Amino acid sequence: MAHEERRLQVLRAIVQDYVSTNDPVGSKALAARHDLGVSPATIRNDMAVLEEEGYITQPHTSAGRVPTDKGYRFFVDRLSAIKPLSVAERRAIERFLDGALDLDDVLARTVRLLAQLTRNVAVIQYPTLSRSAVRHLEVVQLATTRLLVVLITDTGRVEQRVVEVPPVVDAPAGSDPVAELRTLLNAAFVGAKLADAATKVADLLDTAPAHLRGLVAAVSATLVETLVEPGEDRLLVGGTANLTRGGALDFPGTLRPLLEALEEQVVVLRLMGEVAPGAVLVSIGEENEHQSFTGASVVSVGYGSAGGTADLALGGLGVVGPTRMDYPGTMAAVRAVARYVGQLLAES
Amino acid sequence: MAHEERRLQVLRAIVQDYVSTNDPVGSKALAARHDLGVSPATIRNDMAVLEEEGYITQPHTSAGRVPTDKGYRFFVDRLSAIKPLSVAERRAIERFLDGALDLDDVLARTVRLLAQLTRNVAVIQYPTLSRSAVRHLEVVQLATTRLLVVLITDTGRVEQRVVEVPPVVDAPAGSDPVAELRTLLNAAFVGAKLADAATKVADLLDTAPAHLRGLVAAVSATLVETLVEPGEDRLLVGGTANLTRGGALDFPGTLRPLLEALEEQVVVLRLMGEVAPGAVLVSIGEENEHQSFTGASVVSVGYGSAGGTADLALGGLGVVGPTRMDYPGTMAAVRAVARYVGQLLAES
DNA sequence: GCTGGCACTCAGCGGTTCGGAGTGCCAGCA
DNA sequence: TGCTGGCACTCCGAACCGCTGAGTGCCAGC
Repeated sequence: MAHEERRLQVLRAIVQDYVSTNDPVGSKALAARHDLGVSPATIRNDMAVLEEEGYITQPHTSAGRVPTDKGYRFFVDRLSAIKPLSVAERRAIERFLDGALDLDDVLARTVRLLAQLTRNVAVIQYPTLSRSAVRHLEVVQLATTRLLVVLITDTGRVEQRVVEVPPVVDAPAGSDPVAELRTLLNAAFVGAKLADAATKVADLLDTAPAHLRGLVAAVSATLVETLVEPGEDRLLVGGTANLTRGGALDFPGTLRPLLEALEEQVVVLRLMGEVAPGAVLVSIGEENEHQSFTGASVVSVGYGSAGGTADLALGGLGVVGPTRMDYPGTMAAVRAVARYVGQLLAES
Repeated sequence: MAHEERRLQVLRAIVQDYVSTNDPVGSKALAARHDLGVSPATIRNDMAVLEEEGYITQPHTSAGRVPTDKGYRFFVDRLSAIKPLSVAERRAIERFLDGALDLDDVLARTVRLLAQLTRNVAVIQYPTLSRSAVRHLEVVQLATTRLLVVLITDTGRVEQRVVEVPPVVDAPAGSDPVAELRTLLNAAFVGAKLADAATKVADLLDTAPAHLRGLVAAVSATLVETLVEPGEDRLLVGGTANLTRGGALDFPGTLRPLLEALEEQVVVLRLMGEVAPGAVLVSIGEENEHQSFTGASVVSVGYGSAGGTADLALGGLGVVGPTRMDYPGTMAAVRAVARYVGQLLAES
């Protein structure tokens, strides 16, 4: 139906204008800026219908219209295409990320880059441990009953944990329990996915020499507990200063809860858990179940497919900003950066 | 002189009242809340002198007085004593920090604790590498010309770097260059302060077998470059949400530059470089040479004396807040937490 | 040298006015 | 049937006004 069609054009125009001007948009301004081929009066009728249906709303009588969360949702799903990045932006991505050797370095640069590109808060999750494989395990003795275990994954992530261990008894003379433990652990775990680690522990306990059982048990327990649990995932946050753009206009309450939530990480991590590579996920305003993110939108995507399985990401990255956000541009930036990061990590 | 004495009492009272109420304080209110034994009129005369001397100022005619940076400075230096923490606070510190095994864990908890105690932004520096000693070096091969070097210090800090190395030539058959390199590096560096590392490299290069020279050179270069330089120090920041306390009242410009600076880290790190254990350092408003910290104060102190030398800290920690800050309380909290962290690190 | 009294200043607050942007509705036209 | 111009209406926001109250500086007297 032709009417239907035009109404959606009107909705799209409203979203675009409101995002770029931050002022409620009226029928006259719309007619002037967009070639809709009809008069303001007609647009007003369409607006009345859109408001009826809940896509837009008026801050007060005799003001222009503002998109609702539902309006943004429709815009993102049906009215916009992810717009390709400019050449300059593509080049910026390469320039920014090339030359990073270290995983830490890659992630830190990524988060800065993304914050800069989108002028919002950027977040990136460390590659999930549970989907990584062990590359090496190192054991260093700190004290007689205290070991430092360092885990290095195939993604280049390095994690350390201190483990309290029982004292070694019955060690054969001249043996070096720590060195033996190291050999044992590496033999058992190197190359294995961390998700499978728990199942290997039982085997290992059976086959380990008696005098090492205590050590193996303590270390394995810590590894399984603290490294495989999703709660142990870490997040890097950058560009929080961008929250203050536009004064108190965006984020009507205050940005305090948002800052707290970003520091707490857990809310964002939960979101990141659902994310797949290639499929950009947008979560708008009230759709975020957590209160502190009401009023904010999150655009996220997975990066790096874990060994070719297309539906599992190594981790997620994304952008947090006001609902009044340039969705097509942000989605493009997020997707492009994720793709590039995925490549980088695949190389190393 | 008795007048002099009373004027300072007035200044102290002004600072205390202003900090607790956030309103410019007038002569009448002062006379009412503090037992100064003189009438408001007399206080007014004292205030006029204090204003003349630059310790206080009026936001506008016919408003109360507000301390200037100079006023706060005098207050901190001469009019206040660090006030002892309450029992509850002491207990909170212990409860919060006990049970942390890991260095990362200790620092993360500390920063949260300090932010909570002072209701401001807390920062803590990782133990400076240059003053730490090497506990262990681990080398893992990532690719034929790419090694991952993991450094573990006596403070429990773990740092990793990827090193591009030249291909090994002339290796004796059956030898394992990486293992040999590991042995060599550990023999040379373990127990040595990182600050002395540079001097050891030359020796090592001379004595190393010919086929390992290339590896040793590349790895040593990276170690010296990236680990000893002060720029490589890292900072943990927490409680940024506290910046929004008091709305836009504190931080008159906006808090954007402050957030940026905290993320950038370098400004804060420079401050932390000057810090000694035990001696709480307060930097007030305009005293901070960096623009973004004008309007903010930093209270910092060193933690952990590096092996008994009283004037060198392992690192610094501190609090960033508005100039309108409870200095005695903050100084007490900062000092107490630093002391506790120092103890914790000394144990491990 | 302190004090009470007094005239003065000025931010903040509530009330009022006014212009402009935007709306909804309606009658007329294709 | 659907679009359009016209019109009356609403209401926010800026500007203006006067008032009040807190606070000051100054001065004469104790």
